[in-house]
Amino acid sequence: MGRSPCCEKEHTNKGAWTKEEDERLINYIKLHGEGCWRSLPKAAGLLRCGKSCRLRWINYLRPDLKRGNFIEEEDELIINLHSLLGNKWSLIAARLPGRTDNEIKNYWNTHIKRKLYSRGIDPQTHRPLNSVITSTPKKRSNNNSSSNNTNTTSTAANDNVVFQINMQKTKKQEVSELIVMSNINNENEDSNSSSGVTTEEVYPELNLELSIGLPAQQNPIISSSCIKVNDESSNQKKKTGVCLCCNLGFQNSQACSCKPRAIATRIITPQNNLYRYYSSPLDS
DNA sequence: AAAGGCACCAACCGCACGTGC
DNA sequence: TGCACGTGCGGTTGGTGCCTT
Repeated sequence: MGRSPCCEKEHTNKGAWTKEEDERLINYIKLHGEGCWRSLPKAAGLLRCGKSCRLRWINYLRPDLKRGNFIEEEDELIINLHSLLGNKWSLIAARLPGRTDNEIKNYWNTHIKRKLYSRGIDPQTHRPLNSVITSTPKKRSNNNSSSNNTNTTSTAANDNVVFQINMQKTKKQEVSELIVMSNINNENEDSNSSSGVTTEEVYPELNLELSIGLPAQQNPIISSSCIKVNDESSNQKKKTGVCLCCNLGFQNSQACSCKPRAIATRIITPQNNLYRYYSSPLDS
């Protein structure tokens, strides 16, 4: 049995929103706040489905939205974040205050893609276009035959160890993948002196330039829950798993799985001008 | 001036995830 | 454990305005 539709399609308006509808929605949210989108249209007297109301609010009516053109710094930040996160528009939007995922997605498809092409960079892989053509793909089982993957120039994409983000993965898996990426980088830094192999050599497409637009983290939060995700083997437990989401400034975003409980329960003690973070019982 | 092409962007759609029961 | 529901996300579509011919 399929899911019930989110609304009665026969009795809902579609298409562009009128000024009156906007005002109704704004007034209702001002009075009652966001939430329970399904019941909102009826309560607000709107002939729209809840999803439509949510989208209209988030993408257009929210008061904290920044309108207007993207500036050069935002362009570069989007490009860098996309190289790290792929088409995770909501994650990228979380790093750009006042911008929505939809706005960034549209901007990417209309402006940045072209910009990267003009620079000779493949926007999907962030590698030079000629390397997309010349690189010899390693054979790799392609479990993800999802039609969502619209990348037809897939040679470099298949090679891309880092950003072959399976659309079926859960958010936690994705976050843990990001953390693994982070640790690959850290471990390579540790072992580079002995092996002489750099991260860039092992993962040429790995762009972990984490300095991009990072917020100043005075007390970097080491997420215990992220450590749990990260540490498959017990001997790694002594390693500090730095939550990449927190490092990227996503600690307030949904992507950060360590967000609420970790902050609420963590005990912080200054020691040698450093802070130690203790796992809460919930984390174990 | 009209027609066609193109770019832009708001909105829609389907699916996946998280949560409560 | 499984189901239903609410919500969020990413891909796609369609309307509109501008530009070119």
